[in-house]
Amino acid sequence: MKPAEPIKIVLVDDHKLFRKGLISLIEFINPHCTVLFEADDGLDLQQKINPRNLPDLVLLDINMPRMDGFETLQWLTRIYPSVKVLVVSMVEKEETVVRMLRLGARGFLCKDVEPKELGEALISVASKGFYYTDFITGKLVHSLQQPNTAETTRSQIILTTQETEFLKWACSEMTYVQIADKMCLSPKTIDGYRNSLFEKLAVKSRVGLVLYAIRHNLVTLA
Amino acid sequence: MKPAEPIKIVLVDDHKLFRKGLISLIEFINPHCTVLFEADDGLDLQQKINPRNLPDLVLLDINMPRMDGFETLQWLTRIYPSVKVLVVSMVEKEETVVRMLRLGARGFLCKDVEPKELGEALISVASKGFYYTDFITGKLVHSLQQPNTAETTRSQIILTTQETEFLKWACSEMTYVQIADKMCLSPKTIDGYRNSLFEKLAVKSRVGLVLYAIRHNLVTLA
DNA sequence: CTGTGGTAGAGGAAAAACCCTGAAGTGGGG
DNA sequence: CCCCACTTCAGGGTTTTTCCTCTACCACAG
Repeated sequence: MKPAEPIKIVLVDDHKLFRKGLISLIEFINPHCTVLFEADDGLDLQQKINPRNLPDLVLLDINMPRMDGFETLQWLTRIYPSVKVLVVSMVEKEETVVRMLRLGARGFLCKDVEPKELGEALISVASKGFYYTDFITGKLVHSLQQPNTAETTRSQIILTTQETEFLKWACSEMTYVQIADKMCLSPKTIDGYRNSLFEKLAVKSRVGLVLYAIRHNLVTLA
Repeated sequence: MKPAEPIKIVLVDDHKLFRKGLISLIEFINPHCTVLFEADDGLDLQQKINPRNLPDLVLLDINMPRMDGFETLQWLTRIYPSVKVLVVSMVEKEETVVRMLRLGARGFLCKDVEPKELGEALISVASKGFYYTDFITGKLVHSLQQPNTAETTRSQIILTTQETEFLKWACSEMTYVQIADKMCLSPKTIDGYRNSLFEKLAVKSRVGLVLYAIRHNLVTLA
């Protein structure tokens, strides 16, 4: 690294207190860094980013209102490919990690890592352009070895309009007969949709349907 | 305040990076504070807390594994009533805020407040013993004006250990017979818990149980 | 024109979920 | 000591869910 040029950083996270804390932490563990600005989410970043003073590094959260980490990363790599992105998130699902890496993330940090690791990641991304830990490579290797799980499997799963419609009703206390009534269909047809979903989603019961729908945000829980 | 005695603080949050950031921030905005220790969750706090060197103030998160903010606050107010608790959480649902205040929280901060407000809250709780913003009083007043919603209704609902245990298993694809097996009980006993829960939670089917459990964060969806 | 896939549905059977009533033991509070 | 709440469980019933095979129509691609 060249001590003459500080690492220019931008923070994107919807929790102000976390951002401020992170800034304070970064300045403490690595005074060589300078924070250009902060953003609440992807949209805010798009407005604040200055093409004539681009950051070296963006610390990006995933769960954000309006424009989330996935969209933001896609936009960044398309518009400003030179900007390196280090994902900082509390989720550590394999699927999420792998997806972010595919979209061009230079590293992935969980929100409960040691500050020391954050410092190392900053330096690594700024100098070498990436920061891949065993945690990340582990997830990657595993996802390559098991191309049948979530990521790959789910990309194949395509539900028809009727199936989706039924799935929503299934996440209620209605019986299948009542659902059939609501959808103006024979209970036997509902029977067919259910079996079709059981196979597609690899579940074995109605509870499985409900859990799947909720996990994949196919229904909105009030 | 007495400048001679620093405010002794303990942080309870499952995200290390957030904790470290918060510490760094606190030390910056108020050097008068000293952080005794940090804990990952309520259980960790129980182990680390020292009765001969109690903190003045605990900054407590709500969503935590193992032992969450509600349980932790209950335990703290029962065992160490002198310790003041300031809740720092990202949720800002009225029900949650009101519930924490009822359990004895001295204030409630959302994770996206300004650091300035954090500083004010620290001082206010340490000196006056509380920190109630318009945000909080607003929620309180509203909950008093509408005592018919969740809070009141749910405050009556008390589940036994077994019922809670069963409820968690019910949120899976296991049949009741399999659950009975897991819990080392007769299927008939499970039958009883189910009926008891149906009545307590005002639901009519297993799907209703699942929806209730998820809506009220009684189970953790992976 | 034939195969594939979505839609819609029937009959029948087995399994699971649901709903009663009743009851025995345990442990704490009045 | 009695009542109450929690836990445990049984018998015996109905309803719902689940599973299986099989038919039929329509549209669209090869």
